[in-house]
Order: sequence, then C-alpha cells, then structure tokens
Amino acid sequence: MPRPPDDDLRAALLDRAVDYVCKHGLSELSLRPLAKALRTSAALLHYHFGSKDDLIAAIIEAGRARQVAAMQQLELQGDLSTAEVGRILWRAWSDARWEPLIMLFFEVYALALRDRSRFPGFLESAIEAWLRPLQATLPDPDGPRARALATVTLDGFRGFLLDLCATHDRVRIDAAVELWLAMLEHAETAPEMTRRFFPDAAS
Amino acid sequence: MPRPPDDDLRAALLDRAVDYVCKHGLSELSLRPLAKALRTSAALLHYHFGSKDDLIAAIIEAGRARQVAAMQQLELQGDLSTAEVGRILWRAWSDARWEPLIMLFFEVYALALRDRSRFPGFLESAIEAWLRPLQATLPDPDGPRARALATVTLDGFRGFLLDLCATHDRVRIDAAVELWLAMLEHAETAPEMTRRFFPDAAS
DNA sequence: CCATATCTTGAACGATCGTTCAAGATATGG
DNA sequence: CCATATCTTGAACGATCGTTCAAGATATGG
Repeated sequence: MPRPPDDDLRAALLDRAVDYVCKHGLSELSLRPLAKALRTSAALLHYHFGSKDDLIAAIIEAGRARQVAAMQQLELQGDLSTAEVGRILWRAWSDARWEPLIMLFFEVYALALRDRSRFPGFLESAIEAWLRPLQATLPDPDGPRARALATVTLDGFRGFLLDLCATHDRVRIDAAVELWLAMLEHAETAPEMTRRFFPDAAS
Repeated sequence: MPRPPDDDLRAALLDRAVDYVCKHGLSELSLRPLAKALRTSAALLHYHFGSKDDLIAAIIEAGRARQVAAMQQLELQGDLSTAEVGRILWRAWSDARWEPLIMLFFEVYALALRDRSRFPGFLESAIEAWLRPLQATLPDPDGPRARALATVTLDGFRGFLLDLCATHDRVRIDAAVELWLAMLEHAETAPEMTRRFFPDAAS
C-alpha cells in the first residue's frame, strides 16, 4: 500500500552530479551549491547517498563507468600493433568532450596520492586496469617485454593528456603523439631493440 | 631606534610550510593545523604572508624554486642526446626524496586545470619552462622535430612519474623507461623516421 | 634605560561546512 | 478514498573556516 521506491530518482541525480563535478571539480565540492545546481536540497543528497564521502565515491564510480562504457565503444579487437592501439586511444580520448572527465580523473588521482584511503583501490585500478588490456594486445602478453611496452603506452598517453588539458596545443601534441607512435611501431617491428632489455622474453 | 625587521623569520617559516604542504597536501590545507605544526599561530601567518591565497602562492613558488635548484645541480651541458638527457632526468627525479614535491606538483597541476586564475601562469610554465631547455639540447632547437621530441620527452616523463607515485613499481617502470629511452635514441639516430613527419625540418 | 617598530598571541568575528531532524508532500496498493 | 512507505524540505546543530583586532612581548638605536 505504500509509495513504491523509485530507483531512477537516485540514478538521475547521480548522473547530473557527475556532470556538475566534472565541471566544477571535486576538491572544493560543497553540498549546498551542488544541491542548488541540481535544484534540490543538501538533505536530499544525504537521503539518497548517505554521507558526502559516500556521494563522492558514487560519483567517482559513475565517472569510471563512463570511461569503461566509452572504451567498449572502441574497436580494439583483432591483431593490432601497440602503435595502432595507441592511435585509436589517442583519437578517442583527446576529443574535447572527454576533457572534463579526464580532468576529474587527474584530480582524483592527485588527491588519492595524498590519501589513498579516501579512494580505495583507485590508484591501483588506474594503472593495472589499463595495463592489462594493453598487454593483452601484444605477443607474449605476460612477458616483461609486453609489460614494458604497455607501461610506455599507458604512461606516455597520460603525459600527453596532461599536456593537452593544460595547453590545448593540439598541433604540437598531435605531432609528438605521431612521432611517439612511430617509435612504438619501430620498437615492435624491430624486436632486437626490446630484446636488448628483455633477453628472456619470447618473441 | 625600533626593532629592526628580520627577514629570516618569514623565510624560515615559509621553508617549513613547504615541507608541511609537501607532506599533507594543498587541497585540504587549513591554517590552524599548519600553524600548530609550525608551533605558531594562524594570525602570525597572516602577518607574514597576507591572505591564505598569498601564502599558497608563496609556497608554490618556493616549491618551484626547489625544483629549479635541483635542476641546476644536474649536469645537462655538452652534446647530450635526448635519451641521455632523459636518463639523467629520470635518475634524478625518480628518487624517493623528491616524491613529496612531485606529488605537490601534480596536485597543483590538477587544481590549476580547474581554476587557472588561482595559480597564474603555473600551467603555462609547467610545460613551456621545461620544453624550452629540452629543445635546446637538440639540433635545430626551434624546428618542429625538436619540439616534438621535447614534447615526447617531457610528457612521457610526467606519465612515468605519475605511475611511479601511484604504484612505486620501480622494476616495471624502470624497464619501461629504458625501453622508451632506447626508442628516443633510435628516433634521433634514424632521422628518416622523424623526417617522415617533419619534411621541412633541417637535419 | 627608553622610545618604538617589529613580532606574536588569544579571542572573537561572520560565514560556511556536513549532518540531523521534525514536518510535510507525494504516490500507490488495497 | 485511505493508509503508508517514500521522497523532499527548511531550519537548526556544532564544528571549523579565513580573517581581524586589541593587547602585549620582543629587540634594538639612541
């Protein structure tokens, strides 16, 4: 006989909260301005999400889910070289519409470096969850050579994104990415270079 | 006849404030706990530094000065390849004692992405002030090829540092850096690869 | 020693913070 | 329509924030 629960209310609220935090940042987030932007009250946020920390955890998880969803849109199957994977990733994530989410990622990353317990598992996942799929596209995915190539790909990628967010100098950074991809391409097709460092790695 | 000003008081206070912020972070900085750690009062911080924003600006500038001082200790003169420069930089900055300052850098970087006016010129300087010296070590320093190589060096470098701060997986990242340096080495000694992208660049 | 500018303190200011709570609005099964 | 669980609100809580201010401690030139 009671009013039935409406789960869409919380989901819709969370979705708009993610947009707000992508736009305004996390470190200076305050519940009252957030609630006002969402045309609701701070008390309602507590009702639906619990404490502020719980809300932040939900927002970050939702942001991560958006990233995963966007990744699944990409077609990364088949025999792709590291350079080809890198090019696809760069084309996708350097798009301006992802910039707010990328900024949120870096902001949480920096905050998590200070206090890991505030964002349990975030840093570990931020590295390992990307490293593993990158390794999977390489020959001998569990070898040290694949792990090193994946690390170069991921970390270079992150560095370029940091640069792009700060300068928006797309011409310079695109040129650097292309050069970097050519370097990756050569490292893969000239295994004697990588074998210099990983004599044990199967080719 | 009055008591003479003692500039060392402010300088000593600032130096310890930088240590405190390196350790505890900037985004949750509060004047009272900071003052307590410095065995003084919040009012004294206002007396010496003005507003909290002015204090933060002074702390960040002092942190930047530490980086510059550390860079000047490095011997980066002479004919060094990009890979050699990269190796020297990595050996120096991946040292654990710089980690707090590196974390502060990334924290300010992320905060500045949200609100550039809070840290005027920080992002521009964070890129350009490093890009220019890197270009200077290359042939045809003002050409697009040098700029692309410098960008690959700087951005890769930042990505590796982000990774290292999060995982402390020195074995994996050191291996990746070595592979990456070999790639840079090859890109420099095989200019036909870079010339593919920069046909106008003088060699 | 004394005048005086510098340094330092503790208390207090209003503002904003996350959170709680009582009260009411809302919507549906019976 | 009615009972009732869900949803929402506005006010209020104590805590903490940056900042101000009056008062006193400190140290040196004269």
